[in-house]
Amino acid sequence: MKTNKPESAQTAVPTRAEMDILQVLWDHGPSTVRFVNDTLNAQKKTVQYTSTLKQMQVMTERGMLLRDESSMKHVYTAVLEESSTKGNLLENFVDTHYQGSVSKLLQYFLGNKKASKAELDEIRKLLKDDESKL
Amino acid sequence: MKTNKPESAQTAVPTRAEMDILQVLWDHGPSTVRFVNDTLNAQKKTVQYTSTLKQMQVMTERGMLLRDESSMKHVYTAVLEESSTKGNLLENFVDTHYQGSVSKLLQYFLGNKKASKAELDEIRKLLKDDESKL
DNA sequence: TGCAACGTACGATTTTTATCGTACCTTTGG
DNA sequence: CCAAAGGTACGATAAAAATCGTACGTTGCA
Repeated sequence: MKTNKPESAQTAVPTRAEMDILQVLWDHGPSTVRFVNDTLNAQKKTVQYTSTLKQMQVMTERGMLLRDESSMKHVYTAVLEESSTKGNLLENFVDTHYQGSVSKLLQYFLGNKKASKAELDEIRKLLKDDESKL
Repeated sequence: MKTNKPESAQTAVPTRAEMDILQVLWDHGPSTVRFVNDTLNAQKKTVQYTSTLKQMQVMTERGMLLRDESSMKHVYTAVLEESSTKGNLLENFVDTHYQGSVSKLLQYFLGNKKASKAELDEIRKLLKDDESKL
């Protein structure tokens, strides 16, 4: 038998397709399937309506989305916040590939020399602000 | 028919299982399947010998690994460097989830308040060193 | 009123990734 | 010599993720 750990939506790492959908909901707030699907296609993420529908239905089953069924056009809402989800996503990514160290990740970024000056300045600013928060 | 885009190993993003194998090769240099499999299992990444073998064979077909067949115990070598692979991985990740901006990624990291002081110091040091490189 | 447009439900299927069993070859030690 | 240990080859299968077709209900408007 499969133990089938429930893995609360809180810690689950969304798949790629799920992230695409969540992003639309985060960007635009509670939306219908039609709106999400149109938005994805406008982003060149070509997909049929029923595919998006199915994804969102499954995500709802898993507790990742909430559905308002009061109207025929169901309205979906992301249960998880963008910040925490992306925080978890990052944590998972860093753990898996950079020994859990964001500074190591940054090393690869800096080493890749694709860092624009503007980006570096932005990073410095972030750290300065963070420092002053203490 | 499937157009089957070749997608050179240079830009392909390795899957999770592939990364596990590559990491062993990067950490220990050219290795046999036996060694890689033992190492994975020592890391609690439980997997059968033939599974690892199969993965490495497929990776070789795809040009991701090189195989020295001069001995019966084939010796595999990673074609891609760790730095460029992880650079690509990062770029892909950042593009997908953080609008291509590492500083945005860092925002989520800092916002998540899980950043240890040591880690922050390390990041500052990295930036300082990078600056002095100009 | 009736039909086209638009909704949901949901099983089936495809695609991708990962795992494994079995057949068979090579090496080695007694 | 030959059996056991340990290799590779490779098809089959499982598992996960993503996609889609079809059936059918609802709405609006000509």
